[in-house]
Amino acid sequence: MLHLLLQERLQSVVQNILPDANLRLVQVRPCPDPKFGDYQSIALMALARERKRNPRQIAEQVLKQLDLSEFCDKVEIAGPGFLNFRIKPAAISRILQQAARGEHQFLQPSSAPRTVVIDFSSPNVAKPMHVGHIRSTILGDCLARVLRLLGHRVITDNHIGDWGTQFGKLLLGWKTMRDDAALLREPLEEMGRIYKEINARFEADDQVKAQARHELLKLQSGDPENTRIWQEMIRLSLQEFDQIYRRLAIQFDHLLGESFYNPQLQSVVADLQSRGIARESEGATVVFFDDIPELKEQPALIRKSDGAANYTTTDLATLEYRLKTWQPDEIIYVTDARQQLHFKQLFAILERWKPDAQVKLTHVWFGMILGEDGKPFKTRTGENVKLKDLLDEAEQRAFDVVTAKNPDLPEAERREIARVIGLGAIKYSDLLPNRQSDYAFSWEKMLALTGNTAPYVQYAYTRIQSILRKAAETGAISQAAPEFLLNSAEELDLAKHLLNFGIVLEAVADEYRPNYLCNYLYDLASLFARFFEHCPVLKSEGQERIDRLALCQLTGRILRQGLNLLGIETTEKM
RNA sequence: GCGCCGGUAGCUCAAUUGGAUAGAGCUUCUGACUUCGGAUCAGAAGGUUGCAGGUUCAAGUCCUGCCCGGCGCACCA
Repeated sequence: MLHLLLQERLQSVVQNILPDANLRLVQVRPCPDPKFGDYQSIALMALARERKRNPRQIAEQVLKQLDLSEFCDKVEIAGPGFLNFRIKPAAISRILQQAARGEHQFLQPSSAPRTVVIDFSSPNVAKPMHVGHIRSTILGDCLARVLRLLGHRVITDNHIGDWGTQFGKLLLGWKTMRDDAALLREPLEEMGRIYKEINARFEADDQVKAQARHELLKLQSGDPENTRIWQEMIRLSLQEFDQIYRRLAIQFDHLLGESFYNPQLQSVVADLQSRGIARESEGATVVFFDDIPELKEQPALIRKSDGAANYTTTDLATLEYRLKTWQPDEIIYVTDARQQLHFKQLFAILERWKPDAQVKLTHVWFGMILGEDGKPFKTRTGENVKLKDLLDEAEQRAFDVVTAKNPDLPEAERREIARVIGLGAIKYSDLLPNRQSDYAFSWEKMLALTGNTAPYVQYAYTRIQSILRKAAETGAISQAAPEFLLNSAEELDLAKHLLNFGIVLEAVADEYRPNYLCNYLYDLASLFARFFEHCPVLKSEGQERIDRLALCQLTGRILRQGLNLLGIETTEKM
């Protein structure tokens, strides 16, 4: 797109002048204030600093060789050495015309597609999904969608927690305190109850502890009955997870839980030992990082003193499998902030274990959910809010609003609209904040339907659809090609913002931050609302009407595409 | 004790990683059209970016010290 073109030209000139310059620095981005221009480059100041030269001098030198006359009005040097670009209206029209012909959607797929594995959601078997799972699930899904649209090969993998010491307790509880009727009604609720009760007794009673350990051992050594029960717990859990995923329209390419890697664990440990990366310490097998200051006092256990493997071991086996199976360029883990140390250790171990692996490992972490009192979030009764309850509540609240605004629509249609609005509100409110901030849970915030929210963006879309419907009904749709003369300020602003769709998606992908996309869409919807107030579409005539209708169409298309990347649907009416 | 985050408008949060006058939403106040859909638009008010130093053309962002809050630090995942 345009910014890439500018960037390319600029880079080639910079390379002429400073042959060994770091061209990655030479980037073009939208101006913070339109009065400076449409795009700016700030890299020259960084380059000048590196070389201890005057940035304005470099800028002048660059400017002399830079010919952008086909799509830019004059380029200006401003302040300490900004290059400000002002795009010619004719160039903007040209790009809009291409988009209207379906040649692009203001983005350019990557010229170097990469294979990226994304590990996200990963709920634990036998526990209901709660609000704590929503961020990983929605964030991971959004990143997958954006990377795919940018042309990368994305592999999503749900690494569910289907193994571990908790199954000793669960098996014991299943055998001694199971309520079959409840299990039939709400399997995860019942398993959650079993776990909580047995856990309380486990803590208090050494005999229960011994029994649980015995059940776990039997499972680990392949006891047929315990294996059957374990599989049943997984089956019931997946059934309920699937319902949630279906509602959220989230799909995984693979579902390889922790148990899948069981057979590899022993050889992972043995391999690390034989290479001298891990050694015995206090009865356990441990990796020390004496040469990494940050991890100096933070050794990683890969085998407990009782001989069992743990989280790190499983993750190493998982890593090995993924490298071998998919040869990814990057693996992204989407988890909460508390696991930062774990992943630092994991990545450090891999560097020693497979020094030749050309893979980028990224921990995309996010803040925790807090209650309104600032403490870790729980309901009044000390429970987590169930994800299902949150989704139900969102749809119900949306339904009440839809019914108030459109009492005449048939109920089924109102339900469907409420579904799209309610779920959209939740996803948007989760993706809007910077992911690294902690997150104060509030029904009001998650379910808000006005302001910077999904319904605001969806509303702009329905207004566009309404115009397009009317235009079709009244025969106002013309076969003539739009010219995009963009005579009013509102049209021009809207058009310019459309051009930046691709630049924003690149930023989302580079920094794993969907909030940029939320804000872009909010601005787009907002610019459309202003256009809508000031520029009559159907009441205009001739070329102006053709242009404005086409602008509506393009805006609608980008709103829909953008929301789709956030995992949010659109609706024709609301 | 060590480490990792965070502290920005009354409230909830942004700020494209060092760029130009720190921006939104909510709340409050004022205003708009019998509408191409008011879940809207126009405007106002609201700030010593926790405190104190430092680095430079430029600091919410980097460095140092301190004050608050959260999280993590050997056999949970």
